[in-house]
Amino acid sequence: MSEKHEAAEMSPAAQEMRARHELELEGINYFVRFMNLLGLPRSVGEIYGLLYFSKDPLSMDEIVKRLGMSLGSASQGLRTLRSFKAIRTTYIMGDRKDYYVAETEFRHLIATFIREEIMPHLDSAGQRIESMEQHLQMLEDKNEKGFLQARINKLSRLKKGAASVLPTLSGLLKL
Amino acid sequence: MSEKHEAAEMSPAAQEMRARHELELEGINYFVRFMNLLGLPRSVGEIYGLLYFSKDPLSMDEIVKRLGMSLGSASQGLRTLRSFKAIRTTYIMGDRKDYYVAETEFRHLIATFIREEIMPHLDSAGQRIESMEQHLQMLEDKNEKGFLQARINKLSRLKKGAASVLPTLSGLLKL
DNA sequence: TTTTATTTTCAGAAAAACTTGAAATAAGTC
DNA sequence: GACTTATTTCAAGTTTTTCTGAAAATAAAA
Repeated sequence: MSEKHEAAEMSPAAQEMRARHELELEGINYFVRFMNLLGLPRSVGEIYGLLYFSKDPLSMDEIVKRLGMSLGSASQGLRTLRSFKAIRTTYIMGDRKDYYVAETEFRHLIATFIREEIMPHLDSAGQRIESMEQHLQMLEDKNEKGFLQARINKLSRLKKGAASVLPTLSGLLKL
Repeated sequence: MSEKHEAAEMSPAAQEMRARHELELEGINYFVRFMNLLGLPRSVGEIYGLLYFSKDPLSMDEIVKRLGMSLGSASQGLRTLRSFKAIRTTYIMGDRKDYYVAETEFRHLIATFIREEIMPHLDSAGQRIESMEQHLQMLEDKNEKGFLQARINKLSRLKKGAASVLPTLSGLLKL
């Protein structure tokens, strides 16, 4: 069994390089999991993690090289991150590549996520509730109708509650 | 083009039956989407939706029949819903089947989801942050170190903020 | 104990999500 | 305009998730 990973056998410089690498891996891993919680693919988490811990703006081909990912994934992942305003583009004079930096204010990121991803669901939920109430009017049996009306009302309250709490949420997270 | 779906050509009884069916479909669809938002499979949403709009407790084989789903999916889906306390079992005398009813207090459901699904992620996030700080100590360059420390601190604040806001959330939703 | 009814498990099938890479498009230079 | 470089698109391939159904396990009744 090779011992080359034992710290004691490495030069200080090698140890430092190794620590830097481990730190980057942990950091990327952190965001892979975070984005996963939001239902976003691994590649998106990797890109954001890399940018979050990078002092300098990175171009797409640097991202591809450092993460060993395809151009297609990188392009698609950067598009997703832009749409959430999780990254920004910086222009570097005399270079025609686009360079990206992470937007580190999570509040914005979360607010955008709620606005663009959750709210549309709540809107269509509202429509579906209305449609249910329409159908409900067709029913004759008072007993059945009352039961279903109560359940639909409960759904409607859930929807209204979510619609009022969620926008508050990003405000609460004053980080 | 067939006109048999035009309301004007149906008897009142047929119209009512149709309305009941449409209502059930909309209701199930509602929960399929809701559960999907929580990252749960379609079958789980279907089962919960069916139970939510059913006045009577349903057995597994009724669920299988009415949703046209396999026994395996139903068994697995019911297990998932039980683990979230989204459904309860009722005993019916002289019948050895288990019967299920929906737990309609969403507050419980959401509280359980946060406790069982989100909090463990926050715990492992905390561990990962500690590990990053360990690695950080190995770095020499003050400038680099400062930059990374600031980023890690920001992550740490996000994690702490989430850990305090999330449990509050289910309380806010007094539905 | 044996039989019968019910539920769970799990290997394989099917479906969905994600990634790849090459071709098409767009943008910048000469 | 022609050439070069950067980015996007998308069909095909890969991986992951979900579903199926029959067999195994469990539980109740006879």
